[in-house]
Amino acid sequence: MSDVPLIALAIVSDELDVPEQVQIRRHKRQTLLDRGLQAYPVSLPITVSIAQLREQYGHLEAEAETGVTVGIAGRVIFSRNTGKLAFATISAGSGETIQAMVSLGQVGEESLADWKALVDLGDQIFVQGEVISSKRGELSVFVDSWSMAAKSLRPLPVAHKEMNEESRVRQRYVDLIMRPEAQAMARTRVKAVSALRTSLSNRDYLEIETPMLQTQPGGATARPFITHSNAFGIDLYLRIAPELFLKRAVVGGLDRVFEINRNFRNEGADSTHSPEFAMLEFYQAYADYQEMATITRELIQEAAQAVAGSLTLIHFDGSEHDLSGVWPQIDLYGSLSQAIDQDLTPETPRAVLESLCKAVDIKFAPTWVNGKLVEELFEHYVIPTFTGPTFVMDFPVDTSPLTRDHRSKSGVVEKWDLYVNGFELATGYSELVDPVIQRERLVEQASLGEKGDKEAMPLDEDFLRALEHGMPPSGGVGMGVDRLLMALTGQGIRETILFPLVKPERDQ
RNA sequence: GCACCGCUAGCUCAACUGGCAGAGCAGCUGACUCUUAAUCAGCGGGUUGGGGGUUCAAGUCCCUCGCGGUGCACCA
Repeated sequence: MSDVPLIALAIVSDELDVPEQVQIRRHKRQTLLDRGLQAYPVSLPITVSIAQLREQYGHLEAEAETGVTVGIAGRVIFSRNTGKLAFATISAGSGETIQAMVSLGQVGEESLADWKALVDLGDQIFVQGEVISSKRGELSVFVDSWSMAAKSLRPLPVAHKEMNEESRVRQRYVDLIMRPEAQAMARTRVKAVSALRTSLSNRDYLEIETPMLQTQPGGATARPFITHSNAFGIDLYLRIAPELFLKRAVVGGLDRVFEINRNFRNEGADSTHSPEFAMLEFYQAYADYQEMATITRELIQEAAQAVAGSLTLIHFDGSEHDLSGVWPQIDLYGSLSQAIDQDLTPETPRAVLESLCKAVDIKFAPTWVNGKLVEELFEHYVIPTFTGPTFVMDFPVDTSPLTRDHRSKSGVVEKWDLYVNGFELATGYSELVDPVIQRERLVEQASLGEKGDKEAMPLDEDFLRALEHGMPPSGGVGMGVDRLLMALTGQGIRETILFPLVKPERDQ
């Protein structure tokens, strides 16, 4: 050690707080470089993917030889050796694997020794050799030569124990390596989102993009994230919904528009909520909420078909969920009245609502409007009774400021919520297009904001000006894309999002 | 935001009322030419989430901060 250069000493002291296994792997990397070999080559003579190999030679008899030489690359996920013959399971990541067999007779003493000394679990490796089947019938590449494709400096977790949820989410790359289901979710999500786009496109909808940075948040009741524009010298808001811009587009004659994009709401996270979440909103001129309910059901059914090939979904936990047919619609006030065996209407006095809430321990704030109390009661009494997908129809007017009054029932608006698996998957409306009434509602909301309701909408004069140009009668729907994935797979929202927001780790 | 529970080796987890910090996998050394979580022999690996306190003695008790989980609240 006395003639070790200063730089090497510096590295050694720098490694004092590095785990032993990482130090060892760093030294293996350095050994490769010292030998004039590459630890991270720029390209490799790959001839075929592991999936193609499986496809083509998957049914070889045990001990079969093909005489075909291939070059493949993948990650070593399992390795074992018997002295003069080494085996490694190489994974393409998406679940396909192939076995590499490195034998003394084929590669020679030095190459075999290097393999055993320098190849670790988790390394990306390239092997070239004949496609054969082992004595046990395992499809294998009988290696002529091998080289490092990318040296991994960190050990993989134990393959046969579940990583804890926090590690899976924080280090999704490891989760994707270890669990084919993690990759399957990413692929399922693409299929579902792609199905939504196709279904809407087939119905002559245009996909448009509206601002994520807004000078005032609107289109939903939620607290926004605030950011700042240096150039404009003003605060901007990350959008909480695209609604007000999509409606401007409809005013302008884009009769059928949709957007699939992220919304941001400055609120807590749990198994069904993420501060940033993907949302589909679509608007159709000359449609009402009933037509939108039909389209929404069809979109979900077409997405299920694209993802699962069936309208009967098998969830992650093995349970079956039938999405076929036409889904029931229940009336909010009617079903709640039935559930509590007492007639409830939009005219029911506040004192009655409050005592009903108190009776079942629903906490409420004095600032809450009557309709909100009714919705709370509904969630408590009726939602748990749902068995399949269910549309809840006709909500209180005071909780839906952007929705048109019901055409025949007083005190309620033409709004539905679609519940699947106990959570709200989508919501649809006959949109309020009367600019005078809209202004009254928004002024009322803005005054709530002045009274301290941080979720109330500020007055958007430009939106009102747009409506004053005449918006055709329209239906609108908002659907949580992450929640659609939850409904299709039975997984929690953080599993459907590849990289959900997590608080930073300390001491990093 | 509030309450409760948790944080120990690279990973998954043990460690009684405070009394020498351990196992499996992974790693290292050696053996083994058809293995499938290979096997056999041996060995190393820890600031017990951070900081402070009580105590002869703290993974364990107290305070505090961080992160996570669950429930509540808010929301889709």
